[in-house]
Amino acid sequence: MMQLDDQAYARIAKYFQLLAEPMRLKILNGLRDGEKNVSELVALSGGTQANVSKHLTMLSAANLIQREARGTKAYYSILDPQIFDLCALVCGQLAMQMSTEAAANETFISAMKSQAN
Amino acid sequence: MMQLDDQAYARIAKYFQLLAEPMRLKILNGLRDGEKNVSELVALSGGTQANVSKHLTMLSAANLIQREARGTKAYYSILDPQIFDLCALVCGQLAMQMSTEAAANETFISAMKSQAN
DNA sequence: TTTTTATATAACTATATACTCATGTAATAT
DNA sequence: ATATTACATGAGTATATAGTTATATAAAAA
Repeated sequence: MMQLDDQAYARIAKYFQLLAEPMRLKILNGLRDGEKNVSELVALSGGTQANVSKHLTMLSAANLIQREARGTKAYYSILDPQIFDLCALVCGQLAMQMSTEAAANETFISAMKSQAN
Repeated sequence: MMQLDDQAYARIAKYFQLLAEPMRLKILNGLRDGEKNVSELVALSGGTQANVSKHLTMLSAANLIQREARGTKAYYSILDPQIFDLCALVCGQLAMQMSTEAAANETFISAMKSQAN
């Protein structure tokens, strides 16, 4: 078992914390196919300008995304596409859980049906 | 860009949330090499019994770990080892960030040194 | 049966954080 | 110069969550 000190756990936890928010996930997913400015992300996410801007500042401070000001606009882009691998893993995990649940439900349902006969 | 509905983002976020806590990461890491009972995890993590127990209940409810009662003891074990892939990815990411910072510091330091000449 | 051991949980507190509203700031347009 | 557009940020609020303390529960031991 790998030994990690408390500071390491804290750092890893903080990283996961960034991904533990629906709006931030939405924003990151919005940046998947390339840079977008704040207005575009606001439209895409359905959030308010202030809130989206805050999340962008957070993600930027953590170096998950990059900011580039052009004129009055600010364009953000993904810094390390590996975050999508993380999300893919979680999605796969959840998909598996859901299909397991679905299978359990099917079993349950057919059990109910046979009871009804 | 993959389209996800709000519920999907919420589920993914909740999953990351489970990993966004140092004590839970410690517990999961403690279970890496096989099942352990609560007392062992309490000793290993340095947390209180009540707190460790709560985290175990959470992880168990989310199907990240599995509980098996034996006598008066409760043994927990990892359900899907893929979580460690997630952690490994994050660790890699952070390691890279830190080395980048270290490199930046070196650049900064040598710049300072050359200034001093 | 009573006590002890191992674990779970309820009640409470403190802290973090997501959100909104209002306002600040900086670049462009008029 | 003034107005407008695009974005960032401070203040305040509401909610979620980690932690503690005390207690409940259940199996095993005495």
